[in-house]
Amino acid sequence: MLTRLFSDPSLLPDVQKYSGWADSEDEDSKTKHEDRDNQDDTAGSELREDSRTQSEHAEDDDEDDDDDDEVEEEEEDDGDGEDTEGDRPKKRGPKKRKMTPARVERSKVRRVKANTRERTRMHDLNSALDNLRKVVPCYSKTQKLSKIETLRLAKNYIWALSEILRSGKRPDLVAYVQTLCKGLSQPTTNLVAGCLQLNSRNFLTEQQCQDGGRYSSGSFPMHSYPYQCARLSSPHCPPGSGSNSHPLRTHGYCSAYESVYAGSGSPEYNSPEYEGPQSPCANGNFSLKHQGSASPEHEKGYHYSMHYSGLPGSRPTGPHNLGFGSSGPRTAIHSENVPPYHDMHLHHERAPVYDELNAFFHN
DNA sequence: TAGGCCATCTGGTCCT
DNA sequence: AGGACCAGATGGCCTA
Repeated sequence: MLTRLFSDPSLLPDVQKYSGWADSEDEDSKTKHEDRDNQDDTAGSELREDSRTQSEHAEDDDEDDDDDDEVEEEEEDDGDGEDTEGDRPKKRGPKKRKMTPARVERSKVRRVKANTRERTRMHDLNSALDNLRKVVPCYSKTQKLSKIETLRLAKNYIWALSEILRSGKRPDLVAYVQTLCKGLSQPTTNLVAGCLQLNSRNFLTEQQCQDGGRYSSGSFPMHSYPYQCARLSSPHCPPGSGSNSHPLRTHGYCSAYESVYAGSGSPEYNSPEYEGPQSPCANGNFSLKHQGSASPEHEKGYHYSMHYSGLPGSRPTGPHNLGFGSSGPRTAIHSENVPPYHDMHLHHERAPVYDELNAFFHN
């Protein structure tokens, strides 16, 4: 197969072009993609050519006029032509022409070209997605966000930033993190939490749920999240625990955060073993456009839940740390659920909006 | 082994 | 007419 590929000058440039299509990809991925490209340019398309449908063959017939002289048309169904109206209606549309070897060859070339274009298109799309991965609040080389998670996180991030700009207030840490993680899977939530130096273990515990503590008065309209906390139906977070007056409570935010976070700078957060009051739990999708939506995507995201702590991290503040630690308490990181720190990229070089955000949190 | 994620092929449709 | 875009199908890889 490879020999055919490299002997085919029309295919070779594509393979070379895409051997390094994504700069951000590691070598393993590159070779993987190379292999796939090589394979699909040869074996894949070759094999699948055999299963091409009749309609495509018919389509091929329409374009080639130079072969008309050799095979004008074939009346495969009613070749005799005189009694077709008796049994079945006469077929309309372009008459089918027999596939000559030349047509087959041209068809293959056209299909290969189309496949190449499609591959290019998808590579461009992936490239853009990689760029997006680099500008959302967390980025890990070893634990790359999936496409769908990247889009979800980006959407949440945009909305969070919009809320900050709209309100002009320093957002509540927990609300911010919750906003970022709306509808994200647990692994992604952990990744984001790790990137934001949060403690996923502390985000929600029985103690907190049972205490039914107070909510922080975050800047984000968390009441707009229509989905229930997954824990509400669990013994850890019984419905109706604590106050019901807060919109978060009404919609499934079932634990206290304010009790410890409101007193920003509480020393107890300095302990790595801190297991104190926790932050709200939330579940479901980000609601900006989701309300009333019944799309499969939303329903799929609906099953995700978010269980992690909105406790400020103790690492040096990067753009994604947002400086929470400066005004709030700090905590150590439990690392079992988060990727190694060195794998994560905090985007120091990123957009000025980060400076703005930092300014918010450092006020 | 099932499920998630991904890359690719493929045919249809729309646009330029 | 050719290319872009899209969605379905397929198969590979990885992980819990």
